Amino acid sequence: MTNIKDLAKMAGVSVSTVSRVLNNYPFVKEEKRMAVLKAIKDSNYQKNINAVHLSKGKTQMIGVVLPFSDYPYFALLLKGISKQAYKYNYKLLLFQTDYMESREIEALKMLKQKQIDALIICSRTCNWSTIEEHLLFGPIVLCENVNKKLVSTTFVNHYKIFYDALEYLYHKGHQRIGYCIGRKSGASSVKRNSAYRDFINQYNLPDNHDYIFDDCLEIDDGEKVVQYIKKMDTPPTALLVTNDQAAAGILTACQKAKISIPDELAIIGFNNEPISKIMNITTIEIPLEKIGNNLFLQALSGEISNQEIAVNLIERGTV
Amino acid sequence: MTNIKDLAKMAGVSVSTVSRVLNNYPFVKEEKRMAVLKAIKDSNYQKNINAVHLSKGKTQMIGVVLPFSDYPYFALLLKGISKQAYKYNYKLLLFQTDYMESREIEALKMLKQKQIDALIICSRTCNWSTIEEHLLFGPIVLCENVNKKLVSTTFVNHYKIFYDALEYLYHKGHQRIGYCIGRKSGASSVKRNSAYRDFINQYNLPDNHDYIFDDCLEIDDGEKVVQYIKKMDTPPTALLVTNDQAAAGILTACQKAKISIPDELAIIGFNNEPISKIMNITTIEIPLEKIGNNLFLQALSGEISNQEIAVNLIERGTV
DNA sequence: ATTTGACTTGAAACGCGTTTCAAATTTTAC
DNA sequence: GTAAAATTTGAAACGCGTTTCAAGTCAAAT
Repeated sequence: MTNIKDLAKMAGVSVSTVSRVLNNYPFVKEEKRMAVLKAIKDSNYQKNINAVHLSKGKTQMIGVVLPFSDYPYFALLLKGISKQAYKYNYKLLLFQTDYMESREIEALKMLKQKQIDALIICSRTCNWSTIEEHLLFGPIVLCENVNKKLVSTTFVNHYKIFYDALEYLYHKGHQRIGYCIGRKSGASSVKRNSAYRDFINQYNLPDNHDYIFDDCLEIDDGEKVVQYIKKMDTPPTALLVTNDQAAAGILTACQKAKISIPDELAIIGFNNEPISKIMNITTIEIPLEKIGNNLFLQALSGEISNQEIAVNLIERGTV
Repeated sequence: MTNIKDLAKMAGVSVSTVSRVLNNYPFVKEEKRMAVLKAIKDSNYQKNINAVHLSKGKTQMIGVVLPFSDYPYFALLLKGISKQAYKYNYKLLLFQTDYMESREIEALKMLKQKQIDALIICSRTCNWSTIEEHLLFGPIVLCENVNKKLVSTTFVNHYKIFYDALEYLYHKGHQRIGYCIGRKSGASSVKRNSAYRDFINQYNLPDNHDYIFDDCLEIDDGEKVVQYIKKMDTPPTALLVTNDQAAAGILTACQKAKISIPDELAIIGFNNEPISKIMNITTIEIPLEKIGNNLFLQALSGEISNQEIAVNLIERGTV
């Protein structure tokens, strides 16, 4: 493999001059530039990018941590991140964690080792102090509202959104409202839980633990929720569901179980995933692609900012 | 930042010894090993991975080229690749191309520049000679059946699968069979087209171009297919659909349009995507995760092999 | 004619871990 | 007790592009 030294020899110049030509710096005599260009062509030269990375201390790579790349929520987020990455000529290093903390830590380690210039964590599993320890080594961007000034974040206000959705259902006449969440310990689940708690206190509604379904994340999970509801004496009349794919699962299971939607059970999903449109599911649109865009830009700039993104209720046929 | 040289000084040994300790080589006296370990701890040392990459000429990264990460087909493929990558301690560099050739070429360039050790192309856009030119620089693995001995491939036999599916429908009594494809020029579309052509010739069926729908890739695309079918005098009685999400779109549009499934229109999807299960869509399962696994393993090994993967008809409610 | 500023160029240092090779030291083996 | 084998260790070369700094050239300005 030819390297820059060989080129220099071939072109009869110094390596610095070759480097200048390679990087389009001004102040190189046209005739030498030509000689270098010729050498590059003749030798089919190709930069060893690892040498560039070492030399510059930057890699033009940004890490993306997400639990699953095959969930619409994360896929859309990733899409937004990807688009910006492409625009700014950055590459993405993907860390699919399955919510395993060890893998998240591995990603943080890559930051420490300078393999990536910044890290975007779409869904955090490790604790805050672990993040904090790694802030020294490069920008870390989160997709949640942490009340720290040390990291950039782009987030939606899960508490308020959930509370508003509950009120919306309440004003539509629902008194028995249940909800589904994914991981009980997930950041957004915690917020949603406390919104629910405050809501039922505020409106003096019974605190029925049976109305809370967790581990409801995938399309398949709808079935068991509906099975459960069918057996209840006083089932909820409305359900806020983790995301649209789970809502789609529930909707389908209801159709099979002859539960009429929205008459017997109203459903609101989240994210405005593609499936919600064709299944006509009322949903709260979280502009994930936009959030993805934002996350990337924050990672790139390195300046700390915290941006809340507004959401949008899309009224369709399930309420 | 401490480097290996500093460590050597701190521990009173040579850099080689430090390197040996760092990489767990044998033949280091316990007492020196301890000294180095202490230095590492004291200095909070972290390897500069870019130096490792430069030195080794390997990066433990494998590139993955795919058009969209938010389509179930590619998301599942990616999942399979990710799992193996994690297992073998490789990182994935993601190239989301939107089917733009230039981005695919960029990925190939990364191989040339040694930024990645191998490249997996899930759906190729560039022509064969471009691939060929880059084979010098590292393994390239494809997810299609090319008849060249120079690259590894894992693929399904789209021609045969499609032909078999057409025969299956024919034996169920369908004579007017249509189909949907995604990109007309896509590798699998070409195979499917020719299977269809051969099928109608074999069975002496009319060659009705109206029965072929292209650009049918997403869930949303179902609507326009159904609109079109509704206007036809002799609509197809069965449809082979690009993938399950598109099939789901068609199914839903049919429900709205009061077209009874499968009585008026039989539908077979592809891939056994999660949505097909809950919507009870008959589908041809392509074991994408398994294919993803395979692709990674081939990329890793560097040995050339070509593996055909069997598919599986899952009979559900739409035929 | 001399100063000034703009333009060119190359040597050398920098980023840093890996690996080879030769030499030194210790252990086993006979 | 000595030869052979095994274990330890460090110097130096290697991978390679970037960047700084000092020096040199040339044209324009005074």
